[in-house]
Amino acid sequence: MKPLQHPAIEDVTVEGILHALSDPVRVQILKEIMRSSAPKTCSDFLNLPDRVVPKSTMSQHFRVLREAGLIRSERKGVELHNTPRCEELKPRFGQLIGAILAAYAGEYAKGKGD
Amino acid sequence: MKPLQHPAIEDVTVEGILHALSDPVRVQILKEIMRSSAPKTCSDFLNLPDRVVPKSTMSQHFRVLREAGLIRSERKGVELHNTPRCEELKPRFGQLIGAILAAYAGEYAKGKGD
DNA sequence: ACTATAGTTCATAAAAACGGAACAAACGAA
DNA sequence: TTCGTTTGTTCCGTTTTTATGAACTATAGT
Repeated sequence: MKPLQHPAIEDVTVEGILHALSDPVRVQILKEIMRSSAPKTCSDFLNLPDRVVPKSTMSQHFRVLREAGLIRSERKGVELHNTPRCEELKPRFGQLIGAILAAYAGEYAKGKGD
Repeated sequence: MKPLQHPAIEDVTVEGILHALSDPVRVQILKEIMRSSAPKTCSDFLNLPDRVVPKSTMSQHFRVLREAGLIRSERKGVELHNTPRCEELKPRFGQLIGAILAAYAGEYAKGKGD
């Protein structure tokens, strides 16, 4: 099978990160992957609190996050175990990801509910 | 003529900001608008250091920045004077914009030149 | 009114995203 | 091995978004 490939840290771009995180579904995914102690799978997100996402679409969202360098996906049996790469990214991008997630959290707090 | 309209701060979204700043041309525009003491116009950016951008395209880039809430455009005679809204955004979004611009600056420093 | 300049809008083409259907990979059970 | 099941990817047609030249609008100066 095709080995999943992840960009090296030096190939990760701010542009790619911002594009990846300019989609609310991908933000939800990343937040949950960061929050959870156990690795999360693609299928864990097909039924979001506010919408249902087709699995082909979800697969694409994971690909975008992976290619942006935000998550790492490892095959474990029939599923993919996804974990955050935020710690790896921190030396290069500092507070970027934290600031983005904090801003989203603040936005929700101001009026859109949670 | 059509009065340019700008979103109220409470209508600005993180999603919109990230989308606007996931394009390198728009980042260059915002950085220069923030750096400059004098207001900048659309036409100031048609010949960027690394590429030429058609004015219809540039007009769209300004529209995206304006609708994202990142800049304010005021007509002065025949031209538009654009100024940053970052200070207005700060109470709502904190370090978000600063972190994004810092990350871009750091990325350039690492290898792509300036 | 005429000309020049700054931006916008329109029309169309190119690119990207969405999502259903078919496919592929890994596993367990017979 | 061969089924059957589960997970995720790929293919492909549709929809949406973006890019850009051409035409147009707005403002100012002469």
